[in-house]
Amino acid sequence: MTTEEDQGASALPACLRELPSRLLSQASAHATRLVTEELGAADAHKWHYATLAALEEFGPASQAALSGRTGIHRSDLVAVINELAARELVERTPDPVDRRRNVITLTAAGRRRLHKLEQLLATAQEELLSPLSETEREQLVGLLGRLVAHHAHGGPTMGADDR
Amino acid sequence: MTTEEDQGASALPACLRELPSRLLSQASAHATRLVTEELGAADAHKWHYATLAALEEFGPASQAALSGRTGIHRSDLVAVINELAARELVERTPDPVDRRRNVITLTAAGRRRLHKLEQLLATAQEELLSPLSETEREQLVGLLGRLVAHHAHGGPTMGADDR
DNA sequence: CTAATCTCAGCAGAACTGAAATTG
DNA sequence: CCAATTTCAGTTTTGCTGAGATTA
Repeated sequence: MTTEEDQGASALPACLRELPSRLLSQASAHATRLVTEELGAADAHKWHYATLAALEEFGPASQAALSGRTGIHRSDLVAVINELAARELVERTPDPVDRRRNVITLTAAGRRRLHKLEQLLATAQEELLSPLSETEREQLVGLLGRLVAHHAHGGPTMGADDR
Repeated sequence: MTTEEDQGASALPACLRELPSRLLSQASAHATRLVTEELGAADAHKWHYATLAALEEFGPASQAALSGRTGIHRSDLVAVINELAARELVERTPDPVDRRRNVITLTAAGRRRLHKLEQLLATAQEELLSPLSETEREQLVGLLGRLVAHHAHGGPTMGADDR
């Protein structure tokens, strides 16, 4: 009675397994899972990292600017800043120059936290790329970078949407 | 000052742009968009293709078997089969051997439809990979294939997490 | 009685929309 | 009056869970 319920990626038809778009999708899913697991173990998620990283690289910024720099939707950023501020990893203060804005500033604890998350992310990347040699990793990153760059700014159809 | 959403990928911090996991994520998002657009123009989506392709490659099957072969959740497959059956691209008949099951069969129209969708998908892959040479495409597919193969054998209860 | 199959109703989370409140 | 910013409430989409009905 037991049907071939044994599962596994190899159960998929060849035409599905070999489609580049599907390979990308699956590889991306694994990457997301690894990153989410690593960060989750430290009670963080990718948006925490993105926000802290943008603050370290560009300095204090309004939420609108952060939204543009991280790709996090203006609406969801509110919750992210709430969480970071609750742990005193960032400070949210009204902008004296334009009082519609908040200025978000990285604290010392936030910078330490960022470095911790960078470490966890590096672990996830290492796990993700573990089957590849150093040369192959560079190849992959190069090829992906070209794909993303090509489609990021006005592809064949139109564009300017990247998310 | 800025328009609401002017973010190109280049607005992102370097640490985010260069992360392999993020590159995968973005490349995958572009791939998904291209595929969805192509198939959407023909009023189809990826599950339709996956189902028709699995039926052509493995022949008639129960919904449970199809679910295993396509990665479509048993619950969502019901709706997919409904849609395909409504257009007479597949036939759903009770299995005379085990009456708990339905046997799903590809019709002649379904096979024609599959070939149409294959064509649209090929177009999407071509757009997706357009910045790469033939050799580079093979490299990319090879590298992605190894990543996916490596991570497909380890997760707990794995299997249906990909698409 | 237990297990597999199909089906449906609803949940969970992630990204987005719309609008109110405030300020420029 | 119009535009930008922050915030919140609610919608949409997507994959999944749980349970009921049927049959083995």
